[in-house]
Amino acid sequence: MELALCLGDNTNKQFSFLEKPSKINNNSSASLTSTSDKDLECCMGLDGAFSGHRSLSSSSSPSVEDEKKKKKKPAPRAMDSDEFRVSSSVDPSLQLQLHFPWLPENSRQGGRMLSEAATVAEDEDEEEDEAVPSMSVSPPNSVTSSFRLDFGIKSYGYERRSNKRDIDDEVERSASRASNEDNDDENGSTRKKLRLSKDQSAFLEDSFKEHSTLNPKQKIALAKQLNLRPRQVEVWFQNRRARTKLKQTEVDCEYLKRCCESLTEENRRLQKEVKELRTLKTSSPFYMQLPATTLTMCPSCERVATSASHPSTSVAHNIGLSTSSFHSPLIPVKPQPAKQVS
DNA sequence: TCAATCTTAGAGGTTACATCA
DNA sequence: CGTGATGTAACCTCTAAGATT
Repeated sequence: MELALCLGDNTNKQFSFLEKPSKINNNSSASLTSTSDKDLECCMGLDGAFSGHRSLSSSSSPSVEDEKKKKKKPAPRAMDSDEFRVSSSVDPSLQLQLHFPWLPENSRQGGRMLSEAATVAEDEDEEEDEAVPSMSVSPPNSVTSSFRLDFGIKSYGYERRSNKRDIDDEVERSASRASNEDNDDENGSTRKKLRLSKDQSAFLEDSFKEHSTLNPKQKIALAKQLNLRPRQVEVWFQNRRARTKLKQTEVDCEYLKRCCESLTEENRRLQKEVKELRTLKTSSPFYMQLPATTLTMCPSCERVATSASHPSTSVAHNIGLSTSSFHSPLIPVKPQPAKQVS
């Protein structure tokens, strides 16, 4: 069961790209509206209509998701030779158009670098695997050469593997071997943590604003642009989505807390009022026969209220009082005109 | 047509490492 | 300089969805 939150106050949404569905299945959603705080509104969907995270991500990048749905391409076999040919048919209009602030102007070419990089990746489909090591910034005397020998993924003829991730892992290990210049990782068991540069982070951030998920093309293009491995880009996006969700959850939580406090306060007030009304009812039974026109002041807040504008009216109704029976005759009430309700 | 199986992507959680106060 | 807190890259496991057999 998923708990979906639809906050009435959208103005302080931190992540505009995380648009949540505005509608929740009416069958099983409850809407709580605080009468004391009109702009405070929570909607809680308790079914799968809004299926949580996936909806979050999909709504954040509809084009990508839609594209996925539209394409319905055959599931790529692990390193199937057709993989990149298939994905190369991606609509160019869907490619990222981003700026590369830290790169020289002549290499930006009007913010279309990533698109073009994707095109490059497309053109170099056959080199995709090799692109990973080739983007390594290892010095010439590094182990890149042996890495290339290791890097026989292409040459093992797209042999079917049980899992693409096996291949990715192998790529990563190989690339890691290639980029490890300090030779402190002979056995490959310790993970090497590489801090991304500010520029790299900034660019990934920009990309994330465009699309919170990446298709393989975009991933490869990004990796090429940033001299990172595709796996690194993928991990970064995964972590970034997780951070976004965490932040949004915190915001939602805070909001719900306020919502809860407000409702609790109102509940307390209404209960008090019910108690007073009950007392009133038992202590002064004869006031029930008074004409309605004389009963315009609420005993609890001492404000004149119309039957529709004050919550007490509904409470009075619920406990069996007519809406015109707020007052005992002991309470002096001036006849109309009634005071203006604020 | 339907069920079993395979493959993939993403979420959620965790670990390990880097940085900073 | 040692230490705890924090941020985050990298990893692992599980699941849903689509494709294939």
